[in-house]
Amino acid sequence: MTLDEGKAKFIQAWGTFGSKWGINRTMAQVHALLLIAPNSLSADEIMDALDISRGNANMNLRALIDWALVMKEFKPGDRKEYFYAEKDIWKVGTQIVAQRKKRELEPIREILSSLDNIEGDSEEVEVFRKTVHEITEISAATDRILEKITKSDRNWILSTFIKMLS
Amino acid sequence: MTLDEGKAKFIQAWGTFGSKWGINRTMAQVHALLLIAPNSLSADEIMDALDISRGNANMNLRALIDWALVMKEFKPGDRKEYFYAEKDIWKVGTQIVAQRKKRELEPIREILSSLDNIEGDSEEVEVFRKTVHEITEISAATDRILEKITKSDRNWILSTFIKMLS
DNA sequence: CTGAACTTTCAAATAATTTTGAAAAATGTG
DNA sequence: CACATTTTTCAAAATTATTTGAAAGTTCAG
Repeated sequence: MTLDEGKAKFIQAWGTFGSKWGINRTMAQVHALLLIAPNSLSADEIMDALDISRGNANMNLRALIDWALVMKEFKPGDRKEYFYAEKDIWKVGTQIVAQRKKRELEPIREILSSLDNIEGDSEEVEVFRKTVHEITEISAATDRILEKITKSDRNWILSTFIKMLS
Repeated sequence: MTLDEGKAKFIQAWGTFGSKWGINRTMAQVHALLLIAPNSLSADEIMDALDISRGNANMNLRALIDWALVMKEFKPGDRKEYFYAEKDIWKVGTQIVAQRKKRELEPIREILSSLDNIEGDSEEVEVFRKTVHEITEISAATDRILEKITKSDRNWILSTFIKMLS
């Protein structure tokens, strides 16, 4: 397989993968493109490579910067912005996990905790309370474990997981 | 808060949460409805409760059954099907994790492993290879750990996580 | 076997999301 | 400051995903 074929396949796959997990396909493709680029790219180069409009490129680059997965840099004597991705895949992973925990797990925990004052003692109320309570507990446990994972040193995590698996 | 308000809030929240994670909003809402229902519900009751069409209800119920999150039952002397959800939230969680691992993690691992035969030795090829290789390794580790978690006894997992957190 | 009750299917309609592209805003250079 | 370059914005258009509803299919009691 040639490099270009490989790149295309990778970008396509990353886009599909992202869209299955609630991430905009194009955003994931821009990310993929930058992940495998040996140097930073301008908005025009990204538009060209992925065949997308300027507005779309801009929007998704801003989103990636917001997720701290992409940074921008300026080159001396050039007014354009150049973009590059965090290349350390471990960091990429923990960054994504940390952001999604914050953006999607924490809000639902808020809502769940607002559901603990239902009045009544019918079977219906009991089932509701029990379900909400169990989800609350598992969410809290998940939150704590993700917090720990995203905050800890990678060697500690790896060795812990290796121990778990043996 | 009354039970009905709580239910509405829970169903709405579960739907939003699902849609952020690549799951159809209505499917998540049907699931939420069944999670907090004290007894099994017919398609008509679900259509009524969520104000959705018969086709939509049917489609999402089949999908939930496919995910093994919902089961159907027949009541004596009644030709209708009745649906009920797995109520054990731990099981629900591990079931979802296991299914998504299979449906979305494994396919990308397939594609990644098909990308290891890129020819050349330019810097570009090296960056590509390194990135793909790192993602491959982290995917493999994630796969193993999720496999372990979804297959193990919950007490073992809980005690392991408690140890991790202390 | 018949027909009522129920379930499934799927083309068309609707809704939600994403993308475009051109205008406006911002930026940096001389 | 003037102006050329670059970035941002956002309403409209295009695309994608979801939902509807009616027809077809299935099941089962009599």
